[in-house]
Amino acid sequence: MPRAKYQTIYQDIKQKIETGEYEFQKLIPSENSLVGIYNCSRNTIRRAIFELAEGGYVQSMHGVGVRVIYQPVSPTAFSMGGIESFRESAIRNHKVPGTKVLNLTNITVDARIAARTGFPEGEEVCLLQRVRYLDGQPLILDMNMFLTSLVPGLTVEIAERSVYDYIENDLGMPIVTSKRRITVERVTELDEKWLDLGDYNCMAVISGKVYNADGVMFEFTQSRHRPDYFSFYDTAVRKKL
Amino acid sequence: MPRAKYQTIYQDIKQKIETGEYEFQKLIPSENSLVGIYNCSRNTIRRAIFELAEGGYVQSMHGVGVRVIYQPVSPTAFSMGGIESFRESAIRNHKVPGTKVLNLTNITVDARIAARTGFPEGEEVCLLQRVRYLDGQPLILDMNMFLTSLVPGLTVEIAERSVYDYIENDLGMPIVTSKRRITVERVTELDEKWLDLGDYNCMAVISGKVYNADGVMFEFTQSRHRPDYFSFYDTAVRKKL
DNA sequence: GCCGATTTGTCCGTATGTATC
DNA sequence: CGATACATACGGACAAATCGG
Repeated sequence: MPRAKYQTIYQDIKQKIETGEYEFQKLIPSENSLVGIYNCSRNTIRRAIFELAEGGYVQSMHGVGVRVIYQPVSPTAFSMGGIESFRESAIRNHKVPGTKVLNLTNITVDARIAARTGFPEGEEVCLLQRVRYLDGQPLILDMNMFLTSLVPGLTVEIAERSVYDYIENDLGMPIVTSKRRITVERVTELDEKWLDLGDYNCMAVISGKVYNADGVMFEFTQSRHRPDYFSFYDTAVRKKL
Repeated sequence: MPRAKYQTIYQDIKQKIETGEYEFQKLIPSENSLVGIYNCSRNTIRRAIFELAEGGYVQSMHGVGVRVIYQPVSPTAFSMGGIESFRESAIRNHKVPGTKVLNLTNITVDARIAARTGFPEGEEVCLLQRVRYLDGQPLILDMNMFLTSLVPGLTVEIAERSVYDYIENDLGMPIVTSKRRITVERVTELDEKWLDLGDYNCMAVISGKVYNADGVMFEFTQSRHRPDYFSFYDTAVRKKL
């Protein structure tokens, strides 16, 4: 439940768009009208509209109005966007998630790992490897490394549920920024061992570094997706320089 | 040259971060100090900081300050992010771009194309197919479809340079929003015919719909990238609900 | 543990500029 | 030209989080 006023307005307008009350390609009420509707200042309205534009819901047009550009996406495949846990994504895509933990051990970062992940050499990290199932099919091979000092007490039970739940709710450490990179890599023996790959010789790979509110990178993650079940959405707004 | 004050401040701070004047993991001056430095209101400073946070340069911490979290990326492969033309990306990645136009014809949208692109059936579109070279190697197969009514007068010469330059500068139509989807697909005969693929049997595919300032989709685009030269960056900030 | 200083987060009201129609 | 609508900017107020004494 958002307590900031602009969040409430954002949610309300977003819902009106998703239910079709504000129609695709039509204009929503002008900022000044919305000021009256929500009984707030224009700055607050603008903040809400700005976030809607970022999410690909609307587009502001100088001197004209704010147009709805949202259309529901066809849920053909599993899709990822924003910072979401596997469980959150699965539920949003109406799939039944499953998880098998392959490995959960503490290791010390050596030079090779440090170069690949960005963790400082000598740090203690917890290595977690999991196979992810959607509707019973093994589709994703997940590798996570957590800084043991910031994420202590990981167990197989937590890893089978949602590590993010544990970090945010139980440890009370807010997750803030995440830098991700999407690449396509050759399949490895591990991929072939655990996933049903058919004759694909490539995997879609999302590598990410996750930072907490202190700006400390506490997680490195790599998700290897079977190509035909991988789909990543992104809405970009061109900056005027 | 940005003319808005917050843009100038954004550029200035960004440059100070990139050159290391504002160090990685350290705090930048407080908002109130920056108000003095740039002789402006706090809202203007906050706007600039907000954009820096979106770009993955800084992270605001309530009650503490604003921390620099930017580290230069290793330019190992061709990378994409935001809305950029091929030329812009190539130059940013210090590669020499090249283009060969395979096809430039006007077609009418039939049912099959309409379903795949989202263009209305019966519309006139201009179909453009190009091979993209980086430092002489054929790596990307591009397919674009432009609404003829909004993007008239395309020629092979323009297609060999930058179509976006033509649209924005010559036609004066600002490009605003772009919705993209990244998938991994099997190689096609066309891929094999025009690109050096080795034994890869998959391609990284970026499909996108581009909207102008009127909220009209005027372009559908599909870029097929050779896997080992594909890399997509994204910085996400987790929203607090 | 409390208090006060500092810093960011939210919100308001107003003024002015610019683009569209 | 005038009316409307979004864009930028200012200045002020208070809340919430953090940190040091």
